[in-house]
Parts: sequence; C-alpha cells; structure tokens
Amino acid sequence: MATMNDVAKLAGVSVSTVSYALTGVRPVTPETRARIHAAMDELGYQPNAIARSLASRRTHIIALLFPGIELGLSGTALEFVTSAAETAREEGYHLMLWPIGDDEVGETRNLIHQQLADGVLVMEVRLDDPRVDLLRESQTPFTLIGRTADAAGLDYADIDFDTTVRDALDHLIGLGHERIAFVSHSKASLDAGYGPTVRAGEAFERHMTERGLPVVARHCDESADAGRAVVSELWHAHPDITALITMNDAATFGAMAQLADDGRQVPRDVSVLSIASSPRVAALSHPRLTTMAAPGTELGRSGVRSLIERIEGSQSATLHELVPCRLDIQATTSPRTKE
Amino acid sequence: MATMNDVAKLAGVSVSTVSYALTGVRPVTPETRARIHAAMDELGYQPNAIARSLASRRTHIIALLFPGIELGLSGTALEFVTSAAETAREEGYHLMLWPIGDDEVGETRNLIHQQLADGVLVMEVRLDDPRVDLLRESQTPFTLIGRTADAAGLDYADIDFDTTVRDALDHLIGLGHERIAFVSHSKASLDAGYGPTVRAGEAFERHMTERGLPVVARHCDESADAGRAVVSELWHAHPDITALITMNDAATFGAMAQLADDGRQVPRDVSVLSIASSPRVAALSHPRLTTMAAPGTELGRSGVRSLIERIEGSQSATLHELVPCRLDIQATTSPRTKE
DNA sequence: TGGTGATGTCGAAACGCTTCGACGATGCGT
DNA sequence: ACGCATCGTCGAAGCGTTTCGACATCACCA
Repeated sequence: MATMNDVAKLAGVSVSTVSYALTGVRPVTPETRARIHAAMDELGYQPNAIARSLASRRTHIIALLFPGIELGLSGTALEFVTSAAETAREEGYHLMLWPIGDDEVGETRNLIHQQLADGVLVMEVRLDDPRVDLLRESQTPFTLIGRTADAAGLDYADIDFDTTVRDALDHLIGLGHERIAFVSHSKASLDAGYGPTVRAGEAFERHMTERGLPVVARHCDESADAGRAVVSELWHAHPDITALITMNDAATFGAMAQLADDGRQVPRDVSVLSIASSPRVAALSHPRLTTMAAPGTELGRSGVRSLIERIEGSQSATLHELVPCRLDIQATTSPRTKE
Repeated sequence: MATMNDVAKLAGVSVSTVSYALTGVRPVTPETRARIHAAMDELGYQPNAIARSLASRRTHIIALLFPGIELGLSGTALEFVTSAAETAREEGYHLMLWPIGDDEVGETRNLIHQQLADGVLVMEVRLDDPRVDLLRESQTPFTLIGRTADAAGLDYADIDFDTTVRDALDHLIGLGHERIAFVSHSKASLDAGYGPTVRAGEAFERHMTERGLPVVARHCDESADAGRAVVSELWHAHPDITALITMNDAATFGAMAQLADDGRQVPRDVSVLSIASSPRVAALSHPRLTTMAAPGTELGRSGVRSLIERIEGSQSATLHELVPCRLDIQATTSPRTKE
C-alpha cells in the first residue's frame, strides 16, 4: 500500500508538503497541489488512519458505551445506533461499540486509558451514574444519552418526558378523557434509577395533579402477561378508567389483549396511547396503536454532533437537548363515549 | 498520561524490556517483570492502543459493514450487533460500525484503504455482491453474514433456510396440515437478490414438491396492510389452506388481523408459523406466535470468532456455518381440525 | 575447561504521519 | 531601492509502540 513517502517522491516534493496539501494547514501553490493529487491518484493513495492518529493525537473515533443488560430503550436502540453511526460518518468520525459488562467503572476506565477514542457517548444513563464521575475526572469529552439527576454542566441529549407526558395528556383530555391510568416500566427499573421510568412517572403525577385529576399509575414488568395482570387489577380498582398511557411495549400488547378478552373495545371503550415507543412496533398492533415515538434518530444525531464540537473545542455552550416524543395518532385513541 | 518510557525509567530498564514484559514475546526474569508491573501500577499505565497498532500493524479493530437501507434482518439486527460487539470484546477486539450509503463499493474501498480495521464483517449480503470482489482483491480478511450465490472459498455464517423451512414443514405436517401457504418478503427484495427471500422461497418449493404437496407462495411488502391483502387473496384462490408460514413480521401481524376479521380463528382454523423472527416480536402477538427465531446471537458470535482466526492466521478451514432458526412453539399452531 | 546454546536485556530502527522552525523567494509600502 | 512581512517549501523531530540484531551472562556437556 502506498505511503505518503511514495506520493512525495512521485510528485517531487517533500512529505511535509504532501501533508500540507492534504490537510490545508499551510498554503500550497495550485501547481504543487495538482502534482501531488495526480501522484495520489496514480498510486491510489489513502492516508493511513492509524499513523495520522498517532501523530495528530486525534483518532476521529467516538466510543458508544452501552451496558450488556438492556432496559427500556431497546426498541429504539437500533435506530439510535444507526443514526449515531451515520452522523459520525458524515462528520468524518467512526463509531466504535463498547459493550460494558459487570465491572462498569473498571472496564470503562481501561477503555478510556487506551486512548482509542476522542470522546464517549454514554447510553442508558442512570440518575446516579458512576461512569459520569469517571469520565469527568479523566478529562475525556463525553455526551450523555439520557441524563443524571444533576446534569448541570454536562452535555446531554434526552427524551423530554415532561413534554411528552403533557402532550399525551393534552391529546387524551382533548378527547374528553379524565380517568387516565399510566402503565410504566418495572419497579426494578425505578429502583435502579432508570431515567425514563423516574421522569415519566414524575411528569404524569405532576400534570395530572395540576389538572385536578386523580393519579393512577402502575409499574409493570416487561412482558405481555404482566401487562394483562395490570389491566385486570386496574379495572378492578378503578372501573371508571377510560384511557391508558403505556410506556412498555410488551406490556402494552398484553394490555390490549386483556382488554379484548374482557370485552372492552379499543378505542370505543378504552383509549390506549403508547409513549416512548416506535412506529415499527405500533404497526404490529391491531388496531394500529396511537403512539408517541421515541426520537432515537434525533438523539443520535445531536449527541454525536455535540460530542464532536466538544472534541474539536468549537463548542460554545453545554448541550442540554430535550426532545419530546412525537405523537402519531392511529386507531387506538378516540373521543370518550358518554355513558 | 504515562508512557512506556516513564515505566521503563521508573523500573530502571529499557523500553524494549517493558514491551517484552507486556507482550511476552521474549522472556523476562520474574524479578524484572515484578519491578515493571509495580511501576505500571504506580503510574496507572495502560499501553496506548494507537501507537501499538502503528508499530505492530494490527489495530485489533473489526469493521461491521452495514447498508443504510435495512431489509429483512432488522428485527434481529440489534441482537446480532450486540453479540458481535461482545464477542469481539471478549477476544480483545473492538467493533467499529461502518454505515454505507449509496456508493457502496467506493465507500467501502476508502474505508479499507484507511487500514483502520484488521478485518471486515459484511452484513446484508446479496447473492451477487460487489463488496465481496472488492474485499477479496484488497486482501482484507472478511466474513460474510449471509452469503453470495457462489460462496465457495469464502467465510460465512448464515441462517440455514433449508433446514428452517424443513423444520417448519415438519412441525405443521406433523400436526396434520397439508395445504400450507408461504408468505415471504417483498418481490423487490427477491429482485435485489436478497438471500433470505431467495433461499427460503427455494426451500419451500423444494420441500413441498418433494412431499407431493402443492406450492402456494406469495411475496408481500413489509406492512400490515400488505399482509392483510395477501391473506384475502390467498383464501380467495385457495380456500382450503389450513396453515401459513410467514417470513415478514409486519405482514404476519397484518395477516393475523385479517384472519380475525374474516372470522378465521388462529390456531383453530388456521395455524400460523412465523420464521426468521424473534421471541421479542412473538411476545407482542395475541395469541402468542409460534415462531422460528433467527439465530442473531449465534451468527454474531461465530462470525466474529472466525474473522479473528482468519486475521491471526490460525484458521484451518473456511467457515461455512449454517444455523437454522429454532422452533419456539407457542399458541398459533395446533393440529388441523378435520371438517 | 573451552565451546555452545539458551537466556535476558539493551539500543536503535522502524511504523506513516503531523508539526515546528528555518529559509529562500516574493510582493509591498515608502 | 531597501527593509519587512508573507508565502511556499523543506528537513527533522516527534507521536508511543514493536521488533530486530547484538551482546553479555550463565549453565551445560563433551
């Protein structure tokens, strides 16, 4: 494979001039540049990424830290990862996957010290996340997908659960619903400090309370059966519920099935609105689910962009981006039917 | 950050000795080794991955080539990618994502020439795939996930569609079904030479013919509506169908809905078996789908393992691994009811 | 007891690039 | 016409490793 030396010889210039022609760090006359490019074409030259990295102290690699165990995001995760990878590529960077096992902090530290990545994208951030302290200490540029409890001064891109829940309620209340229940992720995820569970729960409580409506919320394991059980229990305790907000795909489908079994028609008797989900999943439901789709693509894009700006030192302010899920009205929500 | 030089000084040896202590390429006395390790601990030393790569001509990076447009695999893609990343990590490698846009060959060539990766994993391989020729010419070690029409001499790991379809038929025929229809991916995917569509279709035709059963197969776009339409058309043309094999998640759910609307109960009147799908998706169906789950995890693991062996030159034979989908019997298949 | 072959360590040369200081050759203002 | 800044190029010194040849040292066998 041709090296810069070969190009320099063929073009009759020094290596440094070739480098300048390539990077534009210093001016080069058009004629010299032309000769150099001709030589590069003739040799099929491509700069060696590793050598360049070593010399410039920039690898143009972004690491994506994701935990082995996958909680809520997983439905949108692929979308997010794809978008992050594509954005990175557009900006001249590469995305490297760093699956992290049990020893989160230790493994993360090792990886950082290898200096393979210019910056790190952290997925599945919990309210209190030790990886954040580690990254901060190690001076590595990083951006969170999600955010810790106190994220002041940190770059992050996260779902705007508050707005999402508010929009969800606006939609349902606009349709005349008042008895609205919320079916969330598992209690375990709440205890683990999983952001979406915590924040969506808080938002639901606040917005319902502000509107003077009763707060009915349940945690639910990620399975259809759990979804069924919750529905049974819910209607037993609150027979007057007319709408359901869910944030748990498996449970949503279980809930739909149980409602059908109980003779409750969706959306005639009960409206169902699934938040932080995806169109792909919504399309599998019959009737097709009204959802609020998680903005995986947007988060991937702005997370990467911001991280790159931070790496290149061109960043003005810290990124605090909150993107709400977008409402996609399909067939499972409709006006409340008066009895 | 500490370098090898710092370690060498602190331990009172030369850099090369430190290197030998680290890599074991040449012997080092236990005492020297101990002093070196002590120095490394004291300094919190970790070898710089880039420098190591440049000197050793091994980056320990594996590239995953995946096309922007995503066809069939996508449901299992996340599982596959996760598994590949984890396996790579276990073996001391990193997985780097290479999303490829329109200019497949050009972009792939550029990436290879940068010499960032020791080897390449190619996803979404078509029967006639120009990337394969490119990789072969460029001497880069690579492994296919999927395979071309003539894959002799190439390393690949793919779904064993023949066995999968046979097992699917064994299951259904064992239940007494004889009029079995196959609903596949879109005609477009067939024309594009998408392996799963082609191979599963051929397998279905062959196995049905061998058993003296009529071949009824349809292509179907990836949407619930298309699934509905195909079901309507199918029963119009072949009212005696008692079982459906599907390979198209969105269409499967549409088909289930249409069957319900037409008053055909699953599985009493019609058995439905969804192949190359995933338990995650199956769980969303009510009744829960009998599926044959795509072996994403296995393919990721053995693809990466084989690639690494090839990179390190320790590979004996070429990898020709075919993994069938595993049957997971749930609630949508049952014995044929005699009329 | 002298030659032989391991064994353990060192110094220096890569690996392919970026970047810094230096230095003619220009162009400019006065 | 003279100095001075700017432009374009060069050579050399890194970047932090690995790896190669060389060279003592030591044990061992003839």
